[in-house]
Formats: sequence, structure tokens, C-alpha cells
Amino acid sequence: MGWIARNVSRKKRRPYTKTQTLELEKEFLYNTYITRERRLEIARSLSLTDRQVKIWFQNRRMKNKKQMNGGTPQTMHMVHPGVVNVPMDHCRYDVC
Amino acid sequence: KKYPLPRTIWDGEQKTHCFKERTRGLLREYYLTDPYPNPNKKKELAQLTGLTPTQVGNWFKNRRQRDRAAAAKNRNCSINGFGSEEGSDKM
DNA sequence: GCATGATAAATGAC
DNA sequence: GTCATTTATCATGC
Repeated sequence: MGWIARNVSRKKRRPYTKTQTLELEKEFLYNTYITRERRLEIARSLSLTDRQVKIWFQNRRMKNKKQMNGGTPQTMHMVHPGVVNVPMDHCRYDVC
Repeated sequence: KKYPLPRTIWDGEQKTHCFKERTRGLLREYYLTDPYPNPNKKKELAQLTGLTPTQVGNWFKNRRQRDRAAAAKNRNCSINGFGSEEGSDKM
């Protein structure tokens, strides 16, 4: 693959804060698709870039889709069955 | 523990931390021939092992990641020597 | 403490 | 946009 000759630096993965994730989840509950305008608004309020919010929604839709058809829970880090789904599997600090 | 994790009705590979040796062997074997299985192959391997296709995908993903890390480490250890490139001893 | 499976950000092909 | 993938990180068993 191309990973041998990869000179262009990749943006380091930075886990989002609890607040950031919570707000994004809230927005996702209202709309799984976000408008450009709303995206800019959220990005500004959460100190994220427009692109980051966009990507977050894309990844979140994929996660949603997987949860929809995946159905059977056999993962190690599942949320409590029976408990109304708390958005966020693990995100501990507000300063990541 | 964070979650008690009740044992669910699931007769495949359970929520174990580590898959069965037979499962790992099977995945390993295929990995050597093709580290990038297509969705159909993933499904097939899933049926063969009792895992979900996602779990199979995760296994290959982790395997590639850790192989790359090992290869990179090798290259660092012997910058102008012969790094044993791909493939790690422990899988 | 490390191996291992799963997940969260980020990228790129299409 | 989706989707497979990479990279870093998390959680857990041993």
C-alpha cells in the first residue's frame, strides 16, 4: 500500500471533548444531515472546523447505520442493554 | 467493572477479549494470502469463524496496523541494515 | 505492562 | 454524499 512512501503529514487524531461530543450528538438527534449554515454555527460554538463537523456527521451516520443492521450486540464495550442509549461510549475529560 | 455485560444469546464467538485459537488461526492463514479481504470474503470468514463481518474487519484492520508498526520498528532498529519489512512474529 | 479487540477522528477513492 | 481505510486511542484480560 501507500503507507511506505507517505510523506504528507496526516492531521493527528484528537479525541473530542465531552462537551463537543455531547453537542454534536444532540444535533444529530434532530437531524442526521446538517446544513452548511448550521454546520458553520456549530463549528464556531464548539471550536471545531467546518470540516471536522462535516466529517463527524459522516462518521456518525456510518456508526448509526452499523448499529441499525448490526443488531446483535457482541462487542466488548456495549452500552447497557435496557438503558436508554447514552450517546458516548467513552469520553472522559473535557480537555482532551 | 463499568458494565456487567450480561451474557447474551449469542452462540458465535462470545464477547471474549481474545478470539479462539482456531478462529485466529483461520484469519491468520487468510491474512497471509490477502490482507485486504473483500466484503464477500469477510462474510465467508465470519461464517467460518462464528464472528460478525465487522469483527472480521476489525481483526484485519488491527492486524495490518500492528504489522505496519512492527515493520516500522524494524526499520528504525536497522536503518541501513535489512529491515524484515512486512510480517510480524506474533499474530 | 502488554496483547488484543473495538472505537473515534481523519483521509481518500468513487 | 457513502464507504473502506488508516491512525491513535480506549478498555480489558491475563
